[in-house]
Amino acid sequence: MQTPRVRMAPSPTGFLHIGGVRTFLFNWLYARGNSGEILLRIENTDTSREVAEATEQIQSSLHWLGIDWDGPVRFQLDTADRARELARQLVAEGHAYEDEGAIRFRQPKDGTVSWDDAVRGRIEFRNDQLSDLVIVRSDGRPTYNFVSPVDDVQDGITHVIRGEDHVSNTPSQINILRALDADLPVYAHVPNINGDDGRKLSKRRQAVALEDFRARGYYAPALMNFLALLGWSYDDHTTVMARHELVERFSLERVGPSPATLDMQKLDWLNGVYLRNLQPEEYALQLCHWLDGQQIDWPRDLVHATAPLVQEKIERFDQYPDYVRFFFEPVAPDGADPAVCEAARVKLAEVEPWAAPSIEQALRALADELGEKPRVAFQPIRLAVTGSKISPGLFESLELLGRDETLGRLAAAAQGR
RNA sequence: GGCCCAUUCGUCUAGUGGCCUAGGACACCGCCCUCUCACGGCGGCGGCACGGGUUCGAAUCCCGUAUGGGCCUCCA
Repeated sequence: MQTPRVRMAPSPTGFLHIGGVRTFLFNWLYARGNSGEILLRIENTDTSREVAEATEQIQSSLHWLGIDWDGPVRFQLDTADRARELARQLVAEGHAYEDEGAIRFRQPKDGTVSWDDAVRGRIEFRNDQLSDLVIVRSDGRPTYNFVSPVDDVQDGITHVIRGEDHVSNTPSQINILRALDADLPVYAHVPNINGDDGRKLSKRRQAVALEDFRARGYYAPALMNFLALLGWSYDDHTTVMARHELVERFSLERVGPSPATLDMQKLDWLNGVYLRNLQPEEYALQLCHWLDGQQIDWPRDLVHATAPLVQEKIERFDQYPDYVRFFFEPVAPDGADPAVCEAARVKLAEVEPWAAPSIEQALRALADELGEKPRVAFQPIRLAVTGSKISPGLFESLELLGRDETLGRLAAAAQGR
């Protein structure tokens, strides 16, 4: 078997769409899992729609997710001359003709064109239903439906793995390739991804750009794992798979034909699984990377210190700031029982050493003395110190906050301030 | 409208004629654990779109209907 070679072919018209990313991921998994090669080819045939920064953005997004490619980035426009030449050849051979300055491909008049799609099985079209499509515009620029198959041949692409919206283009591209006397690649049309409202993903209704997911604090390996499971499965029960496991296990045969819906709750859950499994140092590091990206400049040593307190609590990095804000900024202890706060202040003033175990011991003793359940007695303290009814572990939080700051906040709450 | 495609719990899916009384995961609900939240443990709810065939036997094969989607650009 020849070495598989695939390509990712985004058009530089904006930021990377999550659906496109999933398609690229399948390409990447296929290439990496089969000792193949994968190219990144920017489909910039339509210069009028090109967005200046898109090419850079696409590359950095892909890198962030953990998808790489072989060789330099290619541009479809670079092969325009070659495409024009082939178009002229087709005209000379009668496979194409001029029409108002453009060149149209002449479809076969009868018979059918079909292929065995690697994910959908056999698909067949009647040639008489295919229209003669423009392959070179009147201004001389070749069109996508012509350059794409031509480039695929030129680049030695063996497997064209792309979105199902290309199914209808495929018969024409096959006919063009046949007219050019070229070998056909294997086609694999992967299903679309819908939004969690069951409809087509819409920029208006949900996150669609890969960068949106990054900004929301998803961890790249978790997102990759999640995306891989949209339309593909390994077996009937395996969900959490590391990058190398996905690479080893992926196969086109197990890609399903029906469209999938993005389930953000499941993504959140999976992301939480990944975050909790991280080594503490790595967790803190990733957290800092996210904060960097968000331009939140809280002191990194404090961030590192707070990281272990939230690792089990949050499932996305964007939940971090609100969770630990009290470490970095003053709080407003609304509604904290003054009497309990004062008692706690007195009790904690004597704790030695100032560490979670002894703090816990003191506060449990305090609850006893107050004749309250710990859950009841601790709430005012939590409120006074963290400003919230929900917080990381109380004792660890107090330890990290320090005795002075803790006593100060309790005193303020005790005085109803 | 024409052509092509899809259809298993709310969601992602397992399932390729008998192993299916349809399995797992997320979500949801209940209980347990517990300093809040979360994690974790246990249990529960819930599905083969519909109608015809084929077959001893169908979620699995065929036909039709319905629903959803894609394409029908000198867009990609």
